[in-house]
Amino acid sequence: MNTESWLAQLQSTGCRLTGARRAVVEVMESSDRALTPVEVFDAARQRDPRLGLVTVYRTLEKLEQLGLIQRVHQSRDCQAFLKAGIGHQHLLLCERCGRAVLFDGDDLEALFSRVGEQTGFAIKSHWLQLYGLCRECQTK
Amino acid sequence: MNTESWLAQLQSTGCRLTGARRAVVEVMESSDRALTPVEVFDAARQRDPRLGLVTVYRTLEKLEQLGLIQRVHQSRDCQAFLKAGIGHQHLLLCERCGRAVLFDGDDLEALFSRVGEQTGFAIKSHWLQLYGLCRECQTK
DNA sequence: GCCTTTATTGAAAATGATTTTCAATTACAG
DNA sequence: CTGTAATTGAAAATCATTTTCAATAAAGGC
Repeated sequence: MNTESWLAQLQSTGCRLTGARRAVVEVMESSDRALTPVEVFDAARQRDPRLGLVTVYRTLEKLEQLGLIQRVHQSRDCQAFLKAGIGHQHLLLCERCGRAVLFDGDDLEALFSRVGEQTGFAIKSHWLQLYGLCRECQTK
Repeated sequence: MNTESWLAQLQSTGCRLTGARRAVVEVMESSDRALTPVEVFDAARQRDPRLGLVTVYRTLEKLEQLGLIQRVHQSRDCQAFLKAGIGHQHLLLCERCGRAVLFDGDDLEALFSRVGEQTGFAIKSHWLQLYGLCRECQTK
């Protein structure tokens, strides 16, 4: 049970072990699908019926800070828009000034077919963004 | 003025040309940064002060359908969580059943350095996700 | 140009997700 | 066991997005 190791990590950063945290950790640690806070809430409440949604938010935040869970991108969530380029291109964004530059990702095809073979998935689409500092912002 | 071409594309799909749409198109077409709906609203209102936020949402939706604008991922937005893997890994998600599989992206380093050289950016981080159908879901 | 039709609009209300507030509870150090 | 500070859930507040609806205005036919 990896759950214990997650709880130990929480504890080692000064957190107390509570039933609520245990329930959220058990749900996240055992899921192989991305879950929204409400989905976590519904699942975790079967273990601890007194659990509140607010605690789910707070616990997910802690688990993310510890690197035990990660955010998953689902296109409809993203509410920032930029003009599109010609053809399929990817984005490179400056973390400081927000400038966006497009680049092509021709060399990704090899990666996709390798991953497809290794996993048995039929790969349909992808999402790639790079983040960094543009030339101007590097010198400031 | 590429704006006219965007407006022509809107019109060719049966849309009427209005001041509100013109204002939103001008803002989006001329920005090299990703903008949230409220940011678009603030900027476009300087051209058409009667513009409503609802119309911004509706126009962005149309522009996205036409492929004239694209969504930009900013990590804070994403509200679906998954347990993290060991080390830096990337995600492959089944579009049908939601299953998530991790894969390593060792071969991405070459791409990053090429893009860094071409653009002058110092690349700090990246976000890559693949989407497809897992073996089971392909046969259903 | 002038109707007429119908898409489009903005305001307001409704919805939904997330955050804040706060008093009661509870983990755990001593 | 006890004291105390972290944690909790409920309720309220906030914020983003969607829906509703009556008024407006674009564009096609005359």
